[in-house]
Amino acid sequence: MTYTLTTPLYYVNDRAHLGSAYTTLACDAIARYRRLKGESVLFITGCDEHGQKIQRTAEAAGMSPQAHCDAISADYRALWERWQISNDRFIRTTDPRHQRIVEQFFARVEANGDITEGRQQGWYCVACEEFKDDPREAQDPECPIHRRPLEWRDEVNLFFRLSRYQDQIQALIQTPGFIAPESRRREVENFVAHGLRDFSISRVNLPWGIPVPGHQGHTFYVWFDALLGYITALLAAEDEPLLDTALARGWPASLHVIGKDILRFHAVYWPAMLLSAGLPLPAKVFGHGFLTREGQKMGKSLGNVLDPAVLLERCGTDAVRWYLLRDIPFGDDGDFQQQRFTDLVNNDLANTIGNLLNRTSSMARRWFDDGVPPGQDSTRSADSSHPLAVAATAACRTFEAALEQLDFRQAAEAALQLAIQANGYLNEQAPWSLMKREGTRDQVADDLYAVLESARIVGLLLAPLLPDLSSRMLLQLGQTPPQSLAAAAPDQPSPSSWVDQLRWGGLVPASTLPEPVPVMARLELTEDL
RNA sequence: GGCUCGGUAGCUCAGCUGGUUAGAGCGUGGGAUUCAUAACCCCAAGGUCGGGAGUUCAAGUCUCCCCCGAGCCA
Repeated sequence: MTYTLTTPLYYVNDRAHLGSAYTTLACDAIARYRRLKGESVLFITGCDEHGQKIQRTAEAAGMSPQAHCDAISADYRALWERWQISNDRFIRTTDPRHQRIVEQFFARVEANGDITEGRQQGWYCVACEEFKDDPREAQDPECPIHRRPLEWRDEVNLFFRLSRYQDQIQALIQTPGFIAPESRRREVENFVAHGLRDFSISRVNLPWGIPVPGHQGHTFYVWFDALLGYITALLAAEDEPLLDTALARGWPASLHVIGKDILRFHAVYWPAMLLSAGLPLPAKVFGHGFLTREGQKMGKSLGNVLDPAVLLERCGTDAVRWYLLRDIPFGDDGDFQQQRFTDLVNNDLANTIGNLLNRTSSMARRWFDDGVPPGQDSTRSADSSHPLAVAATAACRTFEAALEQLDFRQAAEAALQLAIQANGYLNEQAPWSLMKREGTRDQVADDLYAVLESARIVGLLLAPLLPDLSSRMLLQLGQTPPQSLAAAAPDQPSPSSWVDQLRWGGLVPASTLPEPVPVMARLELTEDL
């Protein structure tokens, strides 16, 4: 059973912003975690490239829509690569294979009697790509979101008979766990309770879209086409673009991670489309919150957008991942504050975790021949009752339970807590004092072994959240990172799985410890990002 | 305008079905220490729990009204 998870397919109207990076990083952590647990994972991201808005943006830039999409989607792809995102697929809705999938899907929906023709008359916002039901006044109505004039449309469109699925959708959103976080469910419930209305799935006179088969002049409405991208993305490189082939690769999705603003599309329209085509439904839709910056909405007009590429370049992947995952409750809105960002990164990663490894490794090397000290058998055994062994076991348990709930904060906190406990233990035992006395060498060996072991486990726990720092820590301990690269062969079970490695006692006494180099540099940001 | 979620120490947040002196981390101040990345460890100050009214022996925790923020629907 494959664990399929998706980011939204990002709209290529503009370049990637921090919000997309946030979503993608979170998904990456989930994907890495599930792979480490030994599950087969299909992590999907990509770009949504059709629609009038794209067409106009491209025109305004003096480009063809295709050239525009090529450029922006290449940006996305490159950005995720630099962020070390471990996605298995990158789908573009302009991929010719996507058209084939959409056609087949549409055929099923149409065969099921869910496509009707209807006249759509009203004010349209191109930025929203939506009809606005009831603009206040007829004179120069504008979109309340975009503050742009609405355009009058009067066209015959194809409609999807959403209304037929009222009961099924209502039941679906009652299913515990389908909409997450729980607090978002009510909003969707109310929307559905007002009665689902059929919605148009085609546009006329819009060349930049996928033609609707058998309906001259119609192209698919962007959302209809975009959502299906999740299915096209399932196709492996060598697969024929057949719907059934794609589905067999990993449908239904286990998780769609999206921003809270597009919950309705994913929790209502999308499941209804799938029901109509007779396909199974995704297990969970998670709507996370938005990021502000220093308390303000980020936007071009305010000139305060935080470019994820710049952020990465200046601060590194570990720092940003840590801040976003550790400090912002996944699901709630969050605020990016530079001071807090550097404080947290320096405190948690450099001072607490990095320095723990550095000081311990340094002592071990000095007094135990550049290697892991020979702790006593009882200290090294997997069922050791050493206080740090107990703490480590508890940390692992909390960590896993938290990630199962997509609670990155709690997971990060669990790893951090172990490092804090190890630092505290070190200060209590004060091996540097013990070493000045006679006959304490065994005690010191035990103490250092236990602290090094704790550091190893912290490093392992961080693997899904901060893959880079994790490997640096493990290398510093003379260990091999659990999976050296994201795309490890899925069918090949690694000799020692992550879960096995998490057991206490993995460090081999007398094995060599490399010369310690700080694994995490402090951030010294002299100017604003 | 309607709906949903949130408003708890300077900052980010915990506070389950109402019940002793409202908690944690960061930041700030002080102490201790030297193995370490001016790091680690310990201690302290800091809150009329957005505002108002009500229910109750008892409310951050329930009810109503208002204010602020975010999202959805208009």
